[in-house]
Amino acid sequence: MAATIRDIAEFARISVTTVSRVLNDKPDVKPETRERVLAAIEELGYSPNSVARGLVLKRSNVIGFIVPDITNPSFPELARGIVIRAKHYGYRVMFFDTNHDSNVEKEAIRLLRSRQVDGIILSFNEANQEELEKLKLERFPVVQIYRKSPVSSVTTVALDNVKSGQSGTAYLLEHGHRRIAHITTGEETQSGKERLEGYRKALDEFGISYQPNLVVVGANTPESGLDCMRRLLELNPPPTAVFVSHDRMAAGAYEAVYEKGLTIPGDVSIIGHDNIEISQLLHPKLTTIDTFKCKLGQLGVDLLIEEIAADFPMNREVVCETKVVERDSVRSLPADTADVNLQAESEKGREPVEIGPG
Amino acid sequence: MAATIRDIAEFARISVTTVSRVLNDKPDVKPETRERVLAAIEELGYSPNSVARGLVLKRSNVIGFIVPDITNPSFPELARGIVIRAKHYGYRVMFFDTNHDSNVEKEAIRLLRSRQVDGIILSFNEANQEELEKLKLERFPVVQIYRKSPVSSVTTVALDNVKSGQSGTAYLLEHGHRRIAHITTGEETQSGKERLEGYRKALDEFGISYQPNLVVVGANTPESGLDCMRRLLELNPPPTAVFVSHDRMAAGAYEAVYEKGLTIPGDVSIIGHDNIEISQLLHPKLTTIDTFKCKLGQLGVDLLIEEIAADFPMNREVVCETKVVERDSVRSLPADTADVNLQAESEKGREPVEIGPG
DNA sequence: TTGTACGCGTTATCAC
DNA sequence: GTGATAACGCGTACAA
Repeated sequence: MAATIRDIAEFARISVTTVSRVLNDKPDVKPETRERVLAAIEELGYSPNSVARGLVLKRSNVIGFIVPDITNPSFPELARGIVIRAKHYGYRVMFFDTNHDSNVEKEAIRLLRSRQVDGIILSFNEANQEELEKLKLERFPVVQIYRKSPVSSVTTVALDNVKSGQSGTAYLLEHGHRRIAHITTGEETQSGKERLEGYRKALDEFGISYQPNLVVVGANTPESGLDCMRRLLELNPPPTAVFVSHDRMAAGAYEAVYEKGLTIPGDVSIIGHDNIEISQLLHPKLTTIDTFKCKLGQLGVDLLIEEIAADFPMNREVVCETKVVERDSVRSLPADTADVNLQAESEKGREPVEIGPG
Repeated sequence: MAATIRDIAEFARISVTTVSRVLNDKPDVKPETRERVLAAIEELGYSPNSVARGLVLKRSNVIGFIVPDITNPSFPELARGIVIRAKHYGYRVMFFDTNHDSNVEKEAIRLLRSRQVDGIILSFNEANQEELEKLKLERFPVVQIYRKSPVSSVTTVALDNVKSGQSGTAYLLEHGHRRIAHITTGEETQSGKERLEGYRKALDEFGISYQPNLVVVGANTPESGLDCMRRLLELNPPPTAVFVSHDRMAAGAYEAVYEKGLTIPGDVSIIGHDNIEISQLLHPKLTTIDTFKCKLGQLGVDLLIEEIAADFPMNREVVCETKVVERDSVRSLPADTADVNLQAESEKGREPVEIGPG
């Protein structure tokens, strides 16, 4: 049986109140008695029961964290950031992995709330945004992380996916590519949708007309990436470069290139998105876009803490920048095309010019 | 303010005792009043406070899970298994990522215990085994997962790494390889040490003498794998096959092979260990050994639940089998050598025969 | 500077 | 069948 505050009090021949005082570093306690209490604590190996404490304080110092898929390499990094930052604030993390099951998501919220967590960081897809609205209605502190919701307005920390998709595509354009394809998770996922939008924006900015047949839609798995890339390589002519919306798909895309006996970046350049570990392990190393997931997690906690303190939904929306990580999967196209590119770069406000593919 | 059991009692014009009864599906409550209580619960959106419940029951229905590195792809799968299984038993999971810092590990234990978790699943390295002993001494339910401790005897669920290393090496031997190198994390890590032992055992069984220069020690990172493989390729003659103790290192090893303009498995065959996602994304797909991490996690929870029920340390040790996953990174050596191999296979109890390298 | 007494939300005991 | 009431371990007015 673990020692309680009362045991300490008896052992130190003092009242529980005083023990509580030294426990919480409150003033008005004689150094001498403090010493005696500390000694008793040491002696009995006492550790305060934070459950009981939570009951009276109405604050558990625990936050919930719900992810749709912890085996997706982006989430562990998010988790790490969250755990680190939470600890910094004196918070612990209760963790749920829902495997994309929205019923499990609902269940997780219920369990978390009955465990009196002080707030929840989660990453829900659109299907379950109504749950967020409910929480918001009840003034329960939530922050949506990594995925921005188009319909809900709870506090969110997410990527600027449009800008990110734009910069990824621009990177290819700046390397002289003009026939640029896009492999995407499509309209189904918020990130895919937005990165696609960025892709189109970049083309537009460089005066390249959008060609629907250069955009193939799949799911965020290597298998799907393989499939999508196969389709692109059957095009005549095939694209000289591909912007892939997620690194896992890019990994599959590599396979399709090898399958055809082609090389990267010799025959086709590829840029990915997310900078997960595999991107450095592919051969050649994948040029991709870093999303600073660990920082994102930390930011999420910062916002949640604010949310908890504020005591009412702040509906903040923090958007994070991303950054191209140059590696070996993109090559510069020959000078003649590159010249056009340099020109384009210097004419930021120019009229759109039809350069056309090829 | 969330409704309490007392609010329900008042609303349903009944005592808290009765409300508690229907909440816990106890008998002795008239169907009619049960209905009324249920209605009140629905009406007020009541959800029981499991913290308060835990206080009186002395049971939180929460287990702790401490990992050294959640960004190591093995752990998310472990985590998934644990969360799934814990839920099955009505348990929640409180999560800590320590980033290999043993002080953080100690801290995590302290925090978890003060949060009154019912038990802890953790993966500590040898440096911190004394913490486990302490917990055991206090009869606190713990199970060590994924890493077996040579010094401690708390309940453990781990891999049979010796056997696994043996089968990985045997796989190469059975494919006709005789000059087989080993890249390992070395004596520092339990898994590395044991897999190395298995490597030696397999060689022994096939009557091949152990050559220290064919074993290179590194750390479980792609960079280190690259470095180790470089050293092996400088050997004269180089090995025809390499058993790499961890897939991440194998990924780095690939790089070293490509660097030299060699091919896998044409010039050198590679077999990894762990079957993490990258193994399927490498080119060619890496033949490796699956460790069934998700199941391991589930098993860990099963054991912890037993441990909690038993109320005293059971010191069980569950060892899990692994399985070779055949993919494309190992080739069979030409017939003349293969014959020796087949012969070796059929003579299980034969005398060791010096075949020698090359 | 220290101690008493109450309340946090729940379950268990025992009486009705 | 149902209802008071005492715990559980802690923090905190308020009194001393």
